[in-house]
Amino acid sequence: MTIPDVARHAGVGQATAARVLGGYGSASAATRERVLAAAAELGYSTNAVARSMISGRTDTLGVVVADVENAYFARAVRGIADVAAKAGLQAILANSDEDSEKEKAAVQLFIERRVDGLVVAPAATDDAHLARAVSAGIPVVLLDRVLTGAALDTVVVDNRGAVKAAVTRFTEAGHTRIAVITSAMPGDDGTRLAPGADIWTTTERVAGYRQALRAAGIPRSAELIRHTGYERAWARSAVLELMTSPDRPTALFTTDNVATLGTLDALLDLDARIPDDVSVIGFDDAEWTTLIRPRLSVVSQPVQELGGLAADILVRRINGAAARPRRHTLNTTYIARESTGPVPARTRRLRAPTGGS
Amino acid sequence: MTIPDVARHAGVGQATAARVLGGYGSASAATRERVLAAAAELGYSTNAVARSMISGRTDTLGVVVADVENAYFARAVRGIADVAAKAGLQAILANSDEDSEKEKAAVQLFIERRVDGLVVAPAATDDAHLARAVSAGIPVVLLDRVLTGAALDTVVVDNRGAVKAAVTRFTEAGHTRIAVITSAMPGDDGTRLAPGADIWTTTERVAGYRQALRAAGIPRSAELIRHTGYERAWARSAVLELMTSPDRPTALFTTDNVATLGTLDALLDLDARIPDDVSVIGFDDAEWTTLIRPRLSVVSQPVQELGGLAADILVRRINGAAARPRRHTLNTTYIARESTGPVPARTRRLRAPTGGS
DNA sequence: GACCGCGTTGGTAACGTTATCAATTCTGTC
DNA sequence: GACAGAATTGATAACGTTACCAACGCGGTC
Repeated sequence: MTIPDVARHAGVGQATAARVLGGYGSASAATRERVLAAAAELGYSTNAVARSMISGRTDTLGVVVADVENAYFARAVRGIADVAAKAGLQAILANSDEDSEKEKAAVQLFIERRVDGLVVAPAATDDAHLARAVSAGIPVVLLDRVLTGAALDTVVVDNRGAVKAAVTRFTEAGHTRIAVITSAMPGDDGTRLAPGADIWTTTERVAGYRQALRAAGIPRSAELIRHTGYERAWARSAVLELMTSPDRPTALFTTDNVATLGTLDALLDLDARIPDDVSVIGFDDAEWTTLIRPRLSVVSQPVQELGGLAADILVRRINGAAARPRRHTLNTTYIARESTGPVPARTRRLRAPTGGS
Repeated sequence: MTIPDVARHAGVGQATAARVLGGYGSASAATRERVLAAAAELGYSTNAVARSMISGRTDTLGVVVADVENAYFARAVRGIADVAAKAGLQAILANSDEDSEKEKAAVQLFIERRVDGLVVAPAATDDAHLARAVSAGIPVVLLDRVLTGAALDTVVVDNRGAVKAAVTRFTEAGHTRIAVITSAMPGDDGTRLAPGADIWTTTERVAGYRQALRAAGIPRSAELIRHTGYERAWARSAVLELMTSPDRPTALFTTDNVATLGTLDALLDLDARIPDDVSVIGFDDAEWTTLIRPRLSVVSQPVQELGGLAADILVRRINGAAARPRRHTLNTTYIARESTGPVPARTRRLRAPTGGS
């Protein structure tokens, strides 16, 4: 069923039917009604593809995140989709799994699809693929992560400052053996960052941690920084190892949800008491953080707003806003709960870890 | 940059350039190279909109779920997106928030966009909008919920059987006061199902609960069935009320993640001991169920597989499979952990609930 | 009564690709 | 060297919409 069909059935010209059905131009009330009736009778539905063909707009947004299954990205996607929907746009989703090749392929596909805008949480460290999108007239907004050197709108959180402030709470409580557990891809030795996997977020958070230590005059110790990779079990074994080492930490900072989960798994396995044996602070609040005892203290980020803002900027750009791209930094909140405490008076012996996961 | 541009620049005819760039028909190695070089030089990228225009395929799948932020749907969406990507399709996302009007609007939009297939977790109880999609040549697969009367492929889990089996564990342990907490929309009195909000999943799960009770010869009691609505806080207050009532239940079954969260909130507030004061079983395993003590026993569903299967069926249908639509029922697994126990010898007095959430 | 202006109408040309089909060139064989 | 058959090539017609522009009718004005 096409416009010519409807026009014929309504006894009007194609152009007239097109105007009524497309909601543009003028038409008398009588013809409008006749066309609408004919359309209803024939079960006509606009072909958005043909419309996009000539209008140049597809009313879609491309969204590239690491993994929707991750609660963080799920919330961000929800924020994007809500704002987009309000502007009449729909979101097309792609998961990169932190693989820059997958990300590039997805972006290329989005360019070919002629999406009106692109939200990307970049895993890649270069921006050639994004520059291509921009030069194809597709505005791009970076989410969650800065890409140094790229002149793109970016929506992030003050990771460094947030972590510095949180870790400073540890140092002020007297802690000196403070470890960080992060989920960046592990390198060959299992603790270093793999080449090309230096996600901005992680780098910043670790930098914040270092700043806090420096400010407190605590010497840095490489073994207290654990890059475990994106699996809960890996974070668990890293913490298991860390907590059974001779000079174990008295405070743990986890930089993301996966790392937090694995860390708590390990502490539970070791029967470590929080905060009596170790204090813990996590990054990003999750639905279960108030469900465990003690409740977990966390750095909370406005994730949905982050996504919403990204979509909002995109909508503005699509509508022609030509301001210079800039970085938008949203504030985090430290939520003090029950997982932090003073340095333990003496090091209690922990239960030997069992093998299972 | 269009095919004519590339053709001109390469010194070949449009059709030849089109064949090379579109990857169909034949072309000599020499011309292929020349065209590809010209395309690269001009920065040509296929216009998928124009391609869809004539091919009739958009290589997209429409996905309508209640809320991606909900871990259940996030996992399902991930499953769909993965299988779709493998078949060269991308997923367009829409959240219905269990609002049938939103769902219908999204489906209409998807029809206009000419998506190649549609995955819907229906909130609506009629299927007129879905029938419209089907008659427009778009195959539809129902996810998570059956729509009685609709001749559509459906991918679900044996909710009734799973709940019956789980609740039977309660009855076999001697429990007779067993409550169900569900997230269906509350009616006027706060406990009844609102008209039009009878989500199949909920209905089935409650039916499974009833069957288990009947099989055990336990008389049904309306006050033990709580429909709380889609907010954690509502489930919490329902359980607070339930557990402070004179003849409180000794076992709780929660039918979804939100209800489980709210239920545990309430039990924690009341300082109720699990399973000494109450036994608890939840539906759908979440990442935190092994993080709480006692660990939560749950009915686990293969959510990602559910989504993957839905996408798989769709891909098959898109490629012309014409089999009669049927229902695919996947198996659940009961994971026994530590939140269930025998009926308490005596009813311990619980702490009075505080006001806060 | 002729003329102007405005709301309405319809024909037709885009948009950028794939599909069709005829024309051309190449390859191998007798 | 001629010929059949296959491979390659290019002109042109779709696809279904919106954009453009000319033509029409109607009321009001001089």
